Amino acid sequence: MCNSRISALLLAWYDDHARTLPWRVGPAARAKGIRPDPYRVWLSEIMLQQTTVAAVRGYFERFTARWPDIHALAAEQEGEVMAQWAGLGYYARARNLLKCARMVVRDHGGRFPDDHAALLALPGIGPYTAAAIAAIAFDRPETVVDGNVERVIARLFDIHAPLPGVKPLLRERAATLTPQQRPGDHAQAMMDLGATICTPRAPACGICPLRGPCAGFRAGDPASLPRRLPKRAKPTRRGTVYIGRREDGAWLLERRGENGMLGGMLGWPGSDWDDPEAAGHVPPAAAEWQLLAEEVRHSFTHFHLILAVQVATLPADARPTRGFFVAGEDFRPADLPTLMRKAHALADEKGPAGNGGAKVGQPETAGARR
DNA sequence: TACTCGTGGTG
DNA sequence: TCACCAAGAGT
Repeated sequence: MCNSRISALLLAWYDDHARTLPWRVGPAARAKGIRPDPYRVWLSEIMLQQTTVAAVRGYFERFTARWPDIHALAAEQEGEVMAQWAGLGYYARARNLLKCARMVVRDHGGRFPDDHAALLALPGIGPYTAAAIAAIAFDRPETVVDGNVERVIARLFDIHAPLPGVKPLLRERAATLTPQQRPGDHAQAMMDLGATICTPRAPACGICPLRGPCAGFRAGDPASLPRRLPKRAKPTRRGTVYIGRREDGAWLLERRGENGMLGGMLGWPGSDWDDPEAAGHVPPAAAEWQLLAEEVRHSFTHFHLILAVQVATLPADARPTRGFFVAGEDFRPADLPTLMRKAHALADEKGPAGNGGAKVGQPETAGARR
């Protein structure tokens, strides 16, 4: 079967089965000439980097409600953008999002460039996102290759060589499928197929529109593709955070540096996470710190973290060596990344400021909290 | 090139 | 329970 036939099968399937997504102009509307807003396409693609549709949906709705266009976003303060991004992860995306918005306003008159090279020059936009915006928003015949497409192609052509080395070959094969007509719908169809039919664990080959030409299906074990090189085991790191609350209810927080984990986000002052014993750190203010019996457990992409939590009530005249106070009524846990949110939840429940009221030196329960 | 960078769902 | 994985980019 020739590749134009494969694309035709895919587009026919997409016409009937395209998912309704807040940032998407569906195939019927697209056929009437309605084009998606490049701003919304860009925003969705940044949010969707390594992130599921389910996780993105709410964030996308809140962002577009608050910042309906690129000018509104470009004019916003960085701290507000970071707070709205909190919980979505990969926080460099949020910092680059704002940089990109300001660059588009300053250098492109508030309009996204419509070609791959110019898009690639913008912060936070890499090869995938540049191709996706060019294809979806501007109908450029770009080949869009994400994790879904790599999986679909590896199965369709029964390619057994492992990722990541086989990426160039997968891209080459994907390019042979890219049509001159409806390249944006084709790209979205490939990704929808990968997300709903050609799934990682248990692909629904029985209802797949590409079952006929699929070499992987014919070979008998499409679920085993694509192959991957084995990954390194995750180490476990330890650290300590200090959750201090002043007598007037204000919380002691700090803005984390732009480099490193949770860069640019609000968090509780604490130790580095490198040292196995979390030794050699000092509290951010003088007080009677109380070590909670429970710990926070959290898993990142490349390591596990066990976080000890120290809590204290700080005097009204406290002079912390790090961070700043945020008034109780201004503090929103939702502005924190998930790890710091977990630590706050534990302190609020078990610490002196919460109604749990664990006694100093008499931890309530052993064990850890996830 | 290979490593860093979050989070939540899934089997 | 836990490894795997997701519409990757930056360095």
